[in-house]
Amino acid sequence: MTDTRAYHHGDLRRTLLAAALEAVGEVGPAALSLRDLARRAGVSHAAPAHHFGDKACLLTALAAQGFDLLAQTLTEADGDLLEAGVAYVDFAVTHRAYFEVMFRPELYRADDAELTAARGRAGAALRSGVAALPTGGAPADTDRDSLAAWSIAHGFATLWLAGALPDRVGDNPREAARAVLRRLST
Amino acid sequence: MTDTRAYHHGDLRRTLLAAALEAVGEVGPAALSLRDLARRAGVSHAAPAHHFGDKACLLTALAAQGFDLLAQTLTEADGDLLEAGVAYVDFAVTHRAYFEVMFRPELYRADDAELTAARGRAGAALRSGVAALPTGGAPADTDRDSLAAWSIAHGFATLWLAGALPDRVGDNPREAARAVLRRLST
DNA sequence: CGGGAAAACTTGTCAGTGGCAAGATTGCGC
DNA sequence: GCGCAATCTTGCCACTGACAAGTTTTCCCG
Repeated sequence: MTDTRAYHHGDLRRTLLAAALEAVGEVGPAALSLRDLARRAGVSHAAPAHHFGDKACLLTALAAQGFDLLAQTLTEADGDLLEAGVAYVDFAVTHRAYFEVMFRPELYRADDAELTAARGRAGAALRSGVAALPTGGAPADTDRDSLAAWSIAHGFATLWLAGALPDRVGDNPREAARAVLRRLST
Repeated sequence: MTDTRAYHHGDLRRTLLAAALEAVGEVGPAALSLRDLARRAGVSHAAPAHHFGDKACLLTALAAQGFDLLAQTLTEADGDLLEAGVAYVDFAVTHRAYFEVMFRPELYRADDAELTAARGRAGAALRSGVAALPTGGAPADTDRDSLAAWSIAHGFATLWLAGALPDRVGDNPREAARAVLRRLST
């Protein structure tokens, strides 16, 4: 289809991002090599720099994509905080490459406009889930509650990805996360 | 004192670890350069390899030190789960370099004997803090509770370090952590 | 239709890095 | 004091990111 044009690949930017996602999944975001991406895409070693200028800028684009995907995921679980938390953990596990880039701001340009916008959307989705929570009569403290919910979901996801959790937790992230997250809503 | 011996530095291993801790604090664990460590220590570029064989092995030693330090910190707050959580977050912030290495197992040898031992000690300290918690009549589920406590403290610490938390959280990690962690013991 | 400018990509190069091999130096035990 | 092992150095290779300059293609404007 679009493979015999040596020049003007046509979709190189997208191709490189896909290759980057794959490579991050294999070797982690820090060990990502632009030259490896170029090889995967079948272009010269300097082609990535033309589209992204920089390794950090490429990871910025990847992180922005990730935050958008996360925002979408969280929005779908809207209204049910527990399910939103489970969805957060599930996102981290199934989209590990995205997740690992997103929370490693030293690797990208955290002040990029598109990125901050996408991150804002994800944050809003999270907060709206918490605000919708029934307070059971007690005065709501959405700020604190959303921080707590975010922290426990993020912590569990991070520990899961790091392989730091003991074996007894099992191998089903959604189930394990649900049990732990329920602890917040006792 | 110990600077004019060109050969047989005498304490090079320790010196390199200290330099590594400093360098990780400056550029992060992934961007650590063995050659930079060698320059900081005033030795040749291959000297680190002799003591650690490998970059990963050097980071393994650093991580093991970190887990030991964390175990010690948690033990001191024994009996008070909330304070243990605060201490966990405080450890992450004040010993950021250690913390960042410890939970990036792809950078070191996670199966190293000394490391797993140190990690075990830290985990035991955490669990003992949870087990000592008064249950208020309800049946205790130490497994789940310690996972939840660890998750929320770890998540808050990680988000804090990533600079992902909103500005309104303030700049006092202990105070902010205490407010969030209290949410678990309502 | 055609010509020039811009976009897309390549080639070449440079400094920096990790890891290995081989050599130099030192201290320690016998 | 002598050999030997531990410690450290020098030299090298493949790889990487970034930059500069050149080449090819597309596209737009006349």
